[in-house]
Amino acid sequence: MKKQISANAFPATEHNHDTCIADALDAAQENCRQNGLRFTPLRREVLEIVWGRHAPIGAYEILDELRNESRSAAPPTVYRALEFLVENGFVHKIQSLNAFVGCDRPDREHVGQFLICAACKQVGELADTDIAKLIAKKAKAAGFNVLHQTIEVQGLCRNCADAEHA
Amino acid sequence: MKKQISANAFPATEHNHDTCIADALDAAQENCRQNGLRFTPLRREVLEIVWGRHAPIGAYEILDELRNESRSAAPPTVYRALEFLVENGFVHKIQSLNAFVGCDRPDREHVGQFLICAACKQVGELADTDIAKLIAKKAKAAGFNVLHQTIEVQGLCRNCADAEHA
DNA sequence: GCCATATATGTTATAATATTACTCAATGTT
DNA sequence: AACATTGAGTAATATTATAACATATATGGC
Repeated sequence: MKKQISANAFPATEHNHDTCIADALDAAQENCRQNGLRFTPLRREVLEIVWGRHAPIGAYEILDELRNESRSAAPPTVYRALEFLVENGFVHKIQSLNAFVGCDRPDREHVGQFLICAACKQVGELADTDIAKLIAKKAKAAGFNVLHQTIEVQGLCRNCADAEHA
Repeated sequence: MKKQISANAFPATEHNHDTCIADALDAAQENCRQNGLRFTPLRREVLEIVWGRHAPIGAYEILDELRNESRSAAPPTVYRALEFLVENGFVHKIQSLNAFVGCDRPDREHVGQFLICAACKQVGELADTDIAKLIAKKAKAAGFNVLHQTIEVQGLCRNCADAEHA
């Protein structure tokens, strides 16, 4: 049975964190197996660290965690693993934060819109094709041919908005 | 008479570059006067350099140009001027490029969607409220309260797409 | 105009993010 | 087994951005 995608872009408050990491790793492993990609120990460790944070994490924080795991690591160690993970859709880079988050829909071509909570720093992901289509349409009308979209929305998630009014 | 905004997000091919810079500087000066902001020589010079490039320009490239103008300058010189210019809507930061572009609609709250040509590196700006509204609506439906949107679209502008097929 | 204050800029140093170049090891192909 | 390809280790460095503190310049109250 295929894993059900949560409709809630901010699932962190209600899910089992351990199984979510395990699920993401399993899904990545399976996806790599099917596509002939090498899910090496390093790539797995980096993906695990990214999911472990469950919020945007910087490359050098990942580096620190790798070193804590008593692995020899330098910046290229991290950036190369991240390059692989981003290229294959297991991780997204949040451009406005220079940081990385796990993605639980590792299909290569999906559009993603990121909801970045200014208070709790967590990131939710929409995969809304209406938004993607509208942007493509409007860009086309301006004579622009879209290859990729970077959509990052800053604001407050429900929990943090509620907390503010309390 | 108010300056007419071009409907073309990539006006660079058909406009008079000198007057476009002059217009932008005049508009910024006038906007600052009206809002009690200090349009200092440094800020003017940085804005002029940004517009002079008419494509995204990095902070350290601006720094080099400032130094060429025989002005004493260090990174904070540039970053502080950019902070002012971005805060007041005269310049936008393109997050996916760590670079800056001039904005000819210096109203503080406007939404902007950036069309970044992968070939010629120029950036066009849409100010499409339909896109902004749809994103706000979809985010709201996910329980997320939007404060700011970062929309950067990578692709090919008309000229470069035409050139490719030629 | 003069002073007090706030704002802007100069200057030095350093932090944070990312890449290059070169080496060696692992994997997979024939 | 020999070879080619891909991944990882390592050292150095490039690029982007900020902190901290000193000095200068503008602005409003008197």
